[in-house]
Parts: sequence; C-alpha cells; structure tokens
Amino acid sequence: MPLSIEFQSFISRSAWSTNLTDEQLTRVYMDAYQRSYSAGALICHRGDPADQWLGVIEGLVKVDTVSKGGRSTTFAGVPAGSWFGEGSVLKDEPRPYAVIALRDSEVAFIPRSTFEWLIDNSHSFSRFVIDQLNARCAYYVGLVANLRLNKASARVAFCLAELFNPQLFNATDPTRGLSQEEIGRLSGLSRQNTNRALHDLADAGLLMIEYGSVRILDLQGLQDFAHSED
DNA sequence: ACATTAAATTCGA
DNA sequence: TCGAATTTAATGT
Repeated sequence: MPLSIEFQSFISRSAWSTNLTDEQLTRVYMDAYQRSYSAGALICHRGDPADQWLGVIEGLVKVDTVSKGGRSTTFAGVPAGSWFGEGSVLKDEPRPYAVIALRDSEVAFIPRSTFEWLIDNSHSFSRFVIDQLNARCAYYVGLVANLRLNKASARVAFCLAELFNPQLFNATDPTRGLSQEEIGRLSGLSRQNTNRALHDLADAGLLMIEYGSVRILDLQGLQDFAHSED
C-alpha cells in the first residue's frame, strides 16, 4: 500500500519518532496504515482486541464507554497530533472503551507487533511511552476529582485543559478549531449549557470565545478551575 | 426553539 | 478574479 506524503510527515512530526534510527523509521512506515472516518463513525468497538496503537492525523476523536442504558461517559477527547491506546496494547487486553470520530478524521494505526518491537529496540521510544502513561495517570486522577464536583463549567474547563495539554498532545497553536457543539459532546453537556460554561470561563479571563473555536489564555488557570468548588 | 451573526460558497461581471 | 449575494453553520438568549 502506498504511503502518502502527509502520512509520512505526520509520523516524522510525532515526538516519539525523532530519535528513531532510519531502520526503525523504515519499519514504521512499512507497517503503519491509515483510515478515514466520517463524523460520528465508530473507530474501535469496545471489547475489540487492541491490536494497534492509534494516532489522530486529522480531526477529533473521543474515547468513551457506553453503559447498558445507552448512557455514555466520555473519558477523553483526542485532538489531531496525538497518539493513544498504548495501555491496552501493552496489556494485550480487549479495548475497555470505544473510540468514536467526533468529526471527519484521519487515523493512523501502528500494529502491536511493531509497537512492541519499538519498545524493545528504542530506548527513547520506551521513554516516550512511559511519559505518556504517566501523563495519563495524572489525567485520570484529575478526572475523578473533577467528576465529583459535578459542575458544568468545571467539566468544560477540564476537557479544554486536557485537550490543550502540551504534555499529552503536542499542541501547536493556542486555538483549535473546536465548535461549542463539539465541546459539548466531549464534556457530555448540551450545547446550551456548554455555551453558558464557556462564558463563565471567558468572564474569568481563562479563555476567549471565537467563532468556531476557543482561544486558551490561561491553561494553568483552567486546570485550577477544573478542581475548585464553584 | 428561535433569532443573530460569522463564514463559506456561488454567481455575475 | 473580485466582490456582492446567497446559503450554511455556529452562536447567543
């Protein structure tokens, strides 16, 4: 299968690939592949074998669980430029969550065998994965604390703070094409409540509302807000 | 749910 | 190819 230029450049832009040898990089290019999904499409079913590591090339993806009643809980939003799913690949377990495209998206796949081979052969790759897992650990600690608050604006603050988290996602610009409706779907709120929450945050000087996107002004402030009582 | 406004697209010169 | 007009999408209430 031919690899597009964009696909190669996406991989070479990813932080984990910078210290790979040519040989290692070549193998990644050989083994990786990409697929397109339209908005709302299911990328991975919950319970599927986790046979690959995923990267979002373009678009926006969310990770969530669906309970019997059809109620869904969103764990995390994944913006373009980030990689995820390493936990399940390493544990060789079925994916404990579903992955859904929030908007039209391009997703990269790296097979487990390649992923494990990189872990075995590249010190810097292993280091990347460790850092990534560690950041996720911190993320979940924050998420639990945040959910206990049960407050709309705090939830939105948390989702945004993580979406722009430079540790987890190599964020480039302080704004991201992100409509209020998408933020709502990410944080599990109606668009209406998302709108109110965003205005609260804007009033607090943490971000600016722009047409079709938000501009983050104070990432640390958002994180603080996500854990503060009202 | 509806009214408003920004952005994207179409159309005519 | 430019810009006005129309249509679509996002936002505010």
